[in-house]
This record gives sequence, C-alpha cells and structure tokens, in this order.
Amino acid sequence: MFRMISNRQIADAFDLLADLLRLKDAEGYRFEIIAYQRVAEALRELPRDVRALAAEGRLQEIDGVGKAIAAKILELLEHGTLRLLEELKAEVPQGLVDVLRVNGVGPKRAMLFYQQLGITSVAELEAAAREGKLRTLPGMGAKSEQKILESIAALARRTTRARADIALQAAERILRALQALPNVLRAEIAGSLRRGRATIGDIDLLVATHTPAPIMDAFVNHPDVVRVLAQGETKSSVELLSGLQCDLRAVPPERFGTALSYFTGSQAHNIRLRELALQRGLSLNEWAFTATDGSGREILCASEEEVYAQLDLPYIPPELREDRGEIEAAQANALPNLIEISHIRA
DNA sequence: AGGCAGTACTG
DNA sequence: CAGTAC
DNA sequence: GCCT
Repeated sequence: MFRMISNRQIADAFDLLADLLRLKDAEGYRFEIIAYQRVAEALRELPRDVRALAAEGRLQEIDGVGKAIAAKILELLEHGTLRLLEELKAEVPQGLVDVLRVNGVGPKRAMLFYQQLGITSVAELEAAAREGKLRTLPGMGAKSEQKILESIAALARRTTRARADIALQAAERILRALQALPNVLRAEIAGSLRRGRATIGDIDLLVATHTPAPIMDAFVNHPDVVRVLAQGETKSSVELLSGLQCDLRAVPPERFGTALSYFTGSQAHNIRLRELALQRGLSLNEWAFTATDGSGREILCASEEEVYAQLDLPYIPPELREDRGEIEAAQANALPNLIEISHIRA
C-alpha cells in the first residue's frame, strides 16, 4: 500500500526537483523544469488525494502528468523518495535552493557563488556580501553586492504571502495616488489580487497613459515606498512599507485591454488565451493581437471585453481565470454566475 | 516531430 | 551583452 | 518533461 504522503509533499518534491535542475543546468532542462513546476501547482490545487487517483491508475488525468511524471509520483508513494532527487541532492547542495529565493540571484549566480566561494546558504551569502567578497567575482560589482544584501533583508521582512485584504488596502492607497495624477487615463489593480485570490505574493498595478515617465516618477516617490527595485519607462517595481512588492506598468490607453488581461493572469489562463489566438492566426501579448501571417498587422484592445470578443468568448470575470475549466465553460456559454455582495441579503 | 512566450530592466 | 524577473 |  502507499505511504502517508500528502499532495503537498509530492508537490514540494517536484518543486525541489525543478530548482535543483535549474541550478544544474537551467537551459538544458528548461522544459522539464517547467513541466515539474506545472505539476507541482496542479497537485496543490488538486481537490483529491493523489493516492486515491494512483490506486485507480488515473494519475495521467492530472494536468501535465504524463508517463514519466506518473512514474515519479508512484515512486514517491511507494518509497517516499525519488532516486533522481537524491542523485541531484548529491550533486547540488540543497541550501542553494534557498539562495535562489534571493532577488537578483538566479541559477548562474548561485552556482558561481557556490563554486567560487563555497556558499551554500543565504546566511553564508549574506556574510560574503558583507565582507565584500561578491564584488570580486566576474560580472559582479559593488552595486550588485549591495542589491543582494538588500534583497536578503527584504526576504526576511516577508516570508509568507500577504492576505488579500491587507494587500488590497496597500494597493488602493497607491492606486488612488496614481488616479489623481494628470494624464492617467485609467489605473487598475491586476494580478492575483484582481482575481480575488485569498493570498497574494505581490501587487500588480496598471495605468493607461501617453506619458509614462512622470507617472513612474510619482510611483517610486510615493510615501508608502521604502525601496525602488527597478524603474524603467514602462515598468517599475518597488517595495512598500508593508514589505510587499508592488509592480506598476504603463501602457497606452488603446492597449489597456490586452495589458490588463495579460497582467491579471493567471499564467495558465493566459496560455490558453494565447492558444485560442494562435488558432485564429493571431499571437497575443500584453501589447496587442498580432497577425501571424507576417503582415505584422495589429489588433488593439482598449478593454478586456474586446480581448475576449476577439477570441469569440464571453467576458470571463477575473475570479474565474485559473484555467480550471472556465475557458470551456465560456465556449459553451455556461459560465457560472459569481456571487456578489449585492446578491446576498440578510 | 516539434512547440513550449516574449519582453523589460540592470550593470 | 548576460543574467534575472515577470 | 508534456501536449498536439
């Protein structure tokens, strides 16, 4: 019989597998990494016990689970471990997985730090940065070193995801300030916060404007901002008082619909929309639909309704955009009616 | 067998 | 440009 | 790695 092992534990194993592969050779295992991460996410959302599914021989019905991953799940259920995982752990120190969580440190740098300085933990990374050792490495300088120190501090400030209600308050404060600026035609919350998720990792904001520069300026200078992570013409990123990261993108108003759709996600939902677009001879990104026939012809959408209309779909509310059947439901014109506060009476 | 997204910011 | 993040 |  199978061991006591939860869906979550299996998901964690696949995430670990993905991270270790990333450290070993991110490019070489690019698609395997994505595959493992997809399955990890699917397992966390799975409403059923994987063991029951496995007992029925139906593992491959899980999204993203094929023959190889099904075998790995069975291996986990039977032995509690994965041979592949153990082998990788022997090659790559597990502590490096935490180092990957530091902003600005990806697999290349994590391995560089490990091989050149023997760093295998965030604590060691912090010590090395304080001692000015990182700047001696190729491609690193005093500034990168400082950034890493700040990222480690930020990591300590927010270990868990934020509750949506807390994040919403923080988001609305910024949003109001943006809306009050001249030349801001629209400003909206995007991301998981807009999708109504219970917890969120960061705040995504979107503005429509023809003059992004002064808006980005105002954004990074908002009183709630404690640190500017990045600032560009169309995209800036800050850390707020709450420790939350907040990203702002600026797009011209005639492209606001595609942008809002894109940045609202979820990623899985976006992938499905892109597929539908491709079937219609169009590629879809945050800026527009673009004809794939080489003409470069663009179809601009100022509203999300236009985006869905272009794909012959009824409008799908953000709360449903998780690729959990909403596309099919929309195609069948059978979207569930969401319950709104106004629908509830005492 | 071939696709799997593509763009923006930093140093 | 490489590396990173979304 | 999985999917079409």
